[in-house]
Amino acid sequence: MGCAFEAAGYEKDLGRVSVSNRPDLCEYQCNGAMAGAKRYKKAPIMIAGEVAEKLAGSKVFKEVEAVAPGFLNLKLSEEFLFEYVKEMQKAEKYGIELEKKEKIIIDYGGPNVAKALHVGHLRSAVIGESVKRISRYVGHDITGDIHLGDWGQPMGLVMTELRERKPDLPYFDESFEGEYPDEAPFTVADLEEIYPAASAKSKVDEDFKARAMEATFKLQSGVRGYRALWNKIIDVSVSDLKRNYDNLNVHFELWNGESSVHELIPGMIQQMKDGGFAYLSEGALVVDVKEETDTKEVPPCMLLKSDGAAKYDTTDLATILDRTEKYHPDKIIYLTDKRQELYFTQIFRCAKKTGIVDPETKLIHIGFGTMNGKDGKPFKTRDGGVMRLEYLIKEINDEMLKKIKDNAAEKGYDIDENEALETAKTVGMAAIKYGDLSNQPAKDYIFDIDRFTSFEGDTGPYILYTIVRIKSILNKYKEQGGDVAAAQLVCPANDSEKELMKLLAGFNAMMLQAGEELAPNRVCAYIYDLANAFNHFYHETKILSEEDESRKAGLIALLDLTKNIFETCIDVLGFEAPDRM
RNA sequence: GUGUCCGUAGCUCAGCUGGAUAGAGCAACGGCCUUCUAAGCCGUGGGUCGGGGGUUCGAAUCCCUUCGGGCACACCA
Repeated sequence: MGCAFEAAGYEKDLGRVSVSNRPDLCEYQCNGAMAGAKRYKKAPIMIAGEVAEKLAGSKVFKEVEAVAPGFLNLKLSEEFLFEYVKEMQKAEKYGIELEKKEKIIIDYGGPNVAKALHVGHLRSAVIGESVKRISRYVGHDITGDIHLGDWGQPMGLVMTELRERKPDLPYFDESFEGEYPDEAPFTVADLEEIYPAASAKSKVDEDFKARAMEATFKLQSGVRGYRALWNKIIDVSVSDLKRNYDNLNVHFELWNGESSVHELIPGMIQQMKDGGFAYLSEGALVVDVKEETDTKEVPPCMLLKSDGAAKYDTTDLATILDRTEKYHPDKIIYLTDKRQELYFTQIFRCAKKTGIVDPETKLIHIGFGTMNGKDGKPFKTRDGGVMRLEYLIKEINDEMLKKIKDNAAEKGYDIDENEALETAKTVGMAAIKYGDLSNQPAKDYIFDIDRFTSFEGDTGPYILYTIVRIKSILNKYKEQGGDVAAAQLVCPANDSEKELMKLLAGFNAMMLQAGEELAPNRVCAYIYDLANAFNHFYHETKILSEEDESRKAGLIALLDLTKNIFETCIDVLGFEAPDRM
């Protein structure tokens, strides 16, 4: 369409095409003639007519019609569509072409050591992992970093509480010179109980709080016993975090944390002082990040508190410095709650202003909304506490298992207990992730277990069910001696087949857009459309009983491509489909 | 107070770089299983796109205003 506009003497960008919102009139529509009317001061219908004329005899379109006031109504040639999809199927990664490959660091997850993962950590992990996989799929070089919270006051609190409980541990004996024991003197469960207890105590007990601050200082300044104990905390906590994230099918390339950049802080601060950026304000060392065009107050970025201690601004900036020195990325993407938006504005401005990041590096904050309960308020357990992620997942899986068993009983299937458990986990994961990712990241959403685990409507289980149906047919075809890999596509013979092919043909454009917009919800919307188109086609078309062998093979090839595109999509969303359900 | 995001069917949400008759799902009602998974498909009903004003040939979409709600606003992360 762009070329047709160009050939008619107009700018190419006017040739943008969208799926028609009047399917009774056409398949695709182009409104460029109307947009061009203002630019060229010409009646839109004239422009549309000229463009339509250039498209006469086109191999791409079966029908091109210019309609008042200036719509271009398009119908695609089945032959062209078929050839296009055939090429796509043959090409590596369906022939996706990225304009410019970028080096990207994505910072997501962000758990604190010594604290249990709770529902608040879910979105960062799920959205971050998907954004990473989408970017990687379209061809970017992207690295995920978990950015652990492992260096601040919480560490001092935990160690102080430990000392209180087990004062005889060698870690607290400053004269101790031997080897510290291999075994950690606590379990994850202990840590998870110790931190909240210590935190509560520090709020009422001034003396305890002072000792905790001192412990933090000793850790940060490298006192041997405290470092050794801290390492134990990290070990125990990180292996538990790995297990939890593995269960979520979330995997980080880098397990760095605040502590990883500790040594860069003094130099960075010196650099900011030397550059004349940092100054003392009310006792704290700050960098101004106001800009003249601001319509609101933007407070300065705080490097050191008035007591001289570093805070999270400091470690985040040092992390930017570290990533710049090591990778010189084109982009750094952060995934956190949207409440931190102003904070990241400050950090990004400070990094740019002080030159610790390359000027051309894009710093992007994706702020996501809150996960709310059915009452529209932040998700809580029944007694009002913060829900652990493990329990939430278990609740979903139990619900899934029940449904799978009920269904098997109803249909009279035999189902193995282990297979049922595995399937429940697979489907449960899809329920959680699809439920989250199908919303726009920035919006709050309601986490409704009943809705997400439903097999009906716009849900993860419905998508999986559709894939399972396809797999089932392909398996039967193989059992009957058919060769799926050898099957050749054929030209679509009816509307439902054509509809399915059109959607498959739109896969690359959708994926590139999702990559551009960092929007997993685009992928969800696409597979939902694809599932609807497939189920409609499935209902109308007998496949295994088709007598014309070449047409049967053609349908099988179409199913195989549909399945592969589905699987590519759910893989970038971070879940997978079982063989049966 | 300042800033920011949101308000679309009973419920949960799409659509927002302006385009034709505002779309899905759930819930309700009615059809379709001797045939590849009916966890499916097909259909019916359901709307002052929060209100008002403006720009435009054309506004759910852009601008202004107003009401209602969420969130943020330097020594916590």
